[in-house]
Amino acid sequence: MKKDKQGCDLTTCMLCRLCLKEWTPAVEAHRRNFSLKKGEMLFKEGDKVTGIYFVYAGKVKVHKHWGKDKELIVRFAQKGDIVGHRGVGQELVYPISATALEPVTICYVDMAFFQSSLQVNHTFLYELMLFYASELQESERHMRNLAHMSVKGRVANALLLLHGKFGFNTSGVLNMKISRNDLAAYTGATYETVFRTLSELVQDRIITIADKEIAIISPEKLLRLAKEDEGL
Amino acid sequence: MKKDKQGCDLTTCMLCRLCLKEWTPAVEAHRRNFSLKKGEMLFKEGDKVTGIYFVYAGKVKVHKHWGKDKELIVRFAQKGDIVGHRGVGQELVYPISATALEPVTICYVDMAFFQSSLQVNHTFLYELMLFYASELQESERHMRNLAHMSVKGRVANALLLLHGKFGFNTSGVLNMKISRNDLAAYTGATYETVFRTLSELVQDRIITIADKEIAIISPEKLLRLAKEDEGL
DNA sequence: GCAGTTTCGTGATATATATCATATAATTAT
DNA sequence: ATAATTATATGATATATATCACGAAACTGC
Repeated sequence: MKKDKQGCDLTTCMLCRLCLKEWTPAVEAHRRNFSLKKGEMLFKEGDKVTGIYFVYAGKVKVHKHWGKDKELIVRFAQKGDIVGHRGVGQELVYPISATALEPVTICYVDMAFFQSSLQVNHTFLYELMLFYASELQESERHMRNLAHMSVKGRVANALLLLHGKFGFNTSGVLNMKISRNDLAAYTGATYETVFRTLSELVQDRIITIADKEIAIISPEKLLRLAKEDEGL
Repeated sequence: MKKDKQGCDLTTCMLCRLCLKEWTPAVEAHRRNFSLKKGEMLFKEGDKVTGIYFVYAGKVKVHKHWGKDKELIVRFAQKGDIVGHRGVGQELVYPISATALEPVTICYVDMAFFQSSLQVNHTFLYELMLFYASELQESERHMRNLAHMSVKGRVANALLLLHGKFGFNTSGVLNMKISRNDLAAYTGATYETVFRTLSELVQDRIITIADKEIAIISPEKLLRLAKEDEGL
């Protein structure tokens, strides 16, 4: 985690976008900018909560540990996304870890300043509340999928999510290079099972994999897979 | 769902507890009270969102459907708890259902009034945001457990949660009569598997079951089961 | 540039859990 | 009260998925 001399543009994250203009100088004075290399951790499950992070560039995974070497990825974050808000509240430690998936730059504000911003700006607080609400919905959908969906359906869902969240180029190549291991951690299955499932999808001409990049040929078929697995 | 003539005491739920005293008459004018019989639904996944519910008496399960006859229970609610807040936001339909587990009385306010209360009362909004944050944490812990824990560990966790949330009498009998089916829906396993797991726990003298009521003899052993299943 | 570590790829095997089947007891509805 | 539904109880069987095992390729640090 290296400190950046160059700061953010004060327009990217939620804190800045919703900021009262009188409050902007305060934000400018309090935000800290950092760079992380691929694989570096922003913070780790169990660390004392010190503040809130916003992704300014690059991609980050938010994950929960399991035993020594297993994990479950609960969310991916990219430019503009807030990270570490799960630490808000009376809890003193982060319930999750956050790790850079590629070179990342971060905006950070300490918790006291974040709290002040919430006190001073009703709209910001309201929007944050809505954001939590939608994350909760998302989390519970994901949870149901883990409980009742087959790995194939979960992989289909995961690919669709990446497709929607990070986008893709004209040939359908996902705008995100995700390792099989991370895909496994996101779907809550083992590496081997996910690998085999991906192979099936390739055989069925639903996706292609070249040079580790995944391309989605038929989002419709993926959607159908996911839907039929919902037993509806 | 039968309308009650007798209203609530205006002190039980979050809306009332955090209410500005000038706002209380408005709450009194807007809240509606209902009674439900066991098994009746407050609302169903996919219903149009109309307002927010508070449990005034009795217990409620909040659940997500799966296929035709499967479900996953995401939360239990009791006196004072808010229900339906998952409908807040731009979404127009509830992402979950809520069903009375026993005779229940409810306080209800329509969404417009709820929103006004949030606008008028910064503290209320802040507390609601914190509540969402803690629910999100809880949801993600539950999610990880579903992904990586054995059924035995999940049952142990579920029993501990019921133990903590609803309490127990001097002989350890849970202050909640939960059906095997609901326990299965909460742990994300089938009825049969949960049944067998409970039998094991009875054999190991960790719990007893008499007259469908579950008593926890050794919360410590349950905790140990849950912990060792975390692979730590 | 080479050693070391991580990711990738694939088969064989084990096992936890779901599914199916069926009987009885207990509620709930008529 | 009696029928009908729903919850309980248990065994037999099937299967999806994890686990183990191993080699190759591809990064990464020094």
